[in-house]
Amino acid sequence: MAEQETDLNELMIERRKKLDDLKKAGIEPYNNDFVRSHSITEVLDNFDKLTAEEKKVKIAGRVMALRDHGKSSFADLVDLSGKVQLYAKKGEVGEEKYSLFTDLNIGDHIGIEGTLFETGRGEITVRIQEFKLLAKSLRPLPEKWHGLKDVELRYRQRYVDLIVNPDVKETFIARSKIIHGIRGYLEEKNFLEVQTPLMHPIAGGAAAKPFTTHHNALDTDLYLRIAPELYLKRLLVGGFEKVFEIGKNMRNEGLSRKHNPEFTTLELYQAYADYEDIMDTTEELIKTVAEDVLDDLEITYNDHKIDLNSWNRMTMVEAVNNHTGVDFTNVSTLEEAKSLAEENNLECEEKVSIGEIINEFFEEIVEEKLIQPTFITQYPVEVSPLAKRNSDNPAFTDRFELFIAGNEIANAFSELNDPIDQKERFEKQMEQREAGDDEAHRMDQDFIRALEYGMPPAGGLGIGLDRLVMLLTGSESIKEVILFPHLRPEN
RNA sequence: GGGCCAUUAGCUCAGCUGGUAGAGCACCUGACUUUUAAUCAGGGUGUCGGAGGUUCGACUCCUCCAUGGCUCACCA
Repeated sequence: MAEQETDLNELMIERRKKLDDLKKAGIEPYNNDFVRSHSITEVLDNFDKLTAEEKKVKIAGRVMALRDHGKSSFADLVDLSGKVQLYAKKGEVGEEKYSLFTDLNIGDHIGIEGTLFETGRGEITVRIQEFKLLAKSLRPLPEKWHGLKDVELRYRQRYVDLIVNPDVKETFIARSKIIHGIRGYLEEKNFLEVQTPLMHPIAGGAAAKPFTTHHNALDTDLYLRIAPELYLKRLLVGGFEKVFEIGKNMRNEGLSRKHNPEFTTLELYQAYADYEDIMDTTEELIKTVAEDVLDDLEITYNDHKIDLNSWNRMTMVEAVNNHTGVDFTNVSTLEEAKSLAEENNLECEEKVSIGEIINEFFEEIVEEKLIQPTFITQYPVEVSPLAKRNSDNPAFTDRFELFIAGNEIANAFSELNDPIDQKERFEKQMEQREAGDDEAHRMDQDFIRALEYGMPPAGGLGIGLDRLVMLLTGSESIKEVILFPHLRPEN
């Protein structure tokens, strides 16, 4: 207590004094032996039955309001399930217990035993017979009807945010339901859930800067994973035909409304499937989950009405043509592509391929306009180092990304399983790395070795779960869907 | 990292062209035996984000710094 003295304000001193007084009076402020008979919502829902049997209920929760009327007193008690009003009468509980009750502070946890009645205004209320402090609260809670608004405090002290802002709790319950729904859907389809390493000797499976760490006993540097992809594909080589993993990826990059350094993804791989099968799966998966969580396939996000009943599919070249009028179908030289970029004010001087320029057009101009669910297919091979080439046009890959509300939700492709082509693609990436692109993919010899044993043709999918949760909960910042988002350390 | 904005009581916020800090909630004291944003009477609990500067005088003007938000760049 002494070391905390400096940041104690008047309100906290007051509460510590109360705590000391309780202890002096021999009252335990942190009781541990209270057993509930009902949750608060169970009490409210079974009012008729419980009163008919004149049954005592034992409930526990946090005191969120106190209304002292002299010789009687009301309080609001809140648990996870809901809120109920308490009523204590001096003549019924006795002077000593009554004054303990009125001495409670907002924020205290108590357990109470009592019977139910209905007040004159029709509110179901528990008449207290016995009560016990379960945890004395030593800090004042934020204001009761504006809640806690300061976003920095909300994220740093998420526990307070959760206490006073009910919507926040709803968001994280929805997040849990979404992830639970995904698991249920995939298990139904006989996918095997696996866990692959978080610490990688080579950070692969995505274009990103990794966090570095060090293993002392092995005296070797390791990278926190930027994607589980290459490990999951090794499992296809091993004979698992349908696998998925839900977990964290870490990327050492900037923070934004859409980016947290650690984020959660679903990746799944299915042998003997291709990207079109995966497209069907993606659509069905998201519809299923949305229906679970929202009971509705029409959602509003960022003032956009989004209809999850209708999903568009178009190639990247078509999408660029539709939104910019620039048709790359017959563009065959890099010079031509560069001059088109220049006409459209896109900086493409360092780009070394037509594919990268098409991708630039798409990312810069088209992406944000894709509000309704849209699968963009046929990505240029240069920006898709792990995807299989299209058999009719090898400059493009059998890949899609899903966009909803202008955000990328999913990335998927027919997996490249030709070890020689894969090795060449890694070598191209290595050249880019040497040319200064420190986000280019790294060569992974063991992964090539695995492919050389033979990986069955397969479709793979990655979904950014944080972004999916944002979409389905109407959250405009990724920090709203991550319980403890990354912030600069305090002090 | 660049640009813009914000930072005043535990919380939500006022505070005018520079004159020495306020409200509501919360908290404490008292009244009140069915209230529910309970009410009534009293009590202000503050390094005005930090450090400099200008000024007789700074919450207010200037500079720098810190933290956060939005945004741009990079990325999912």
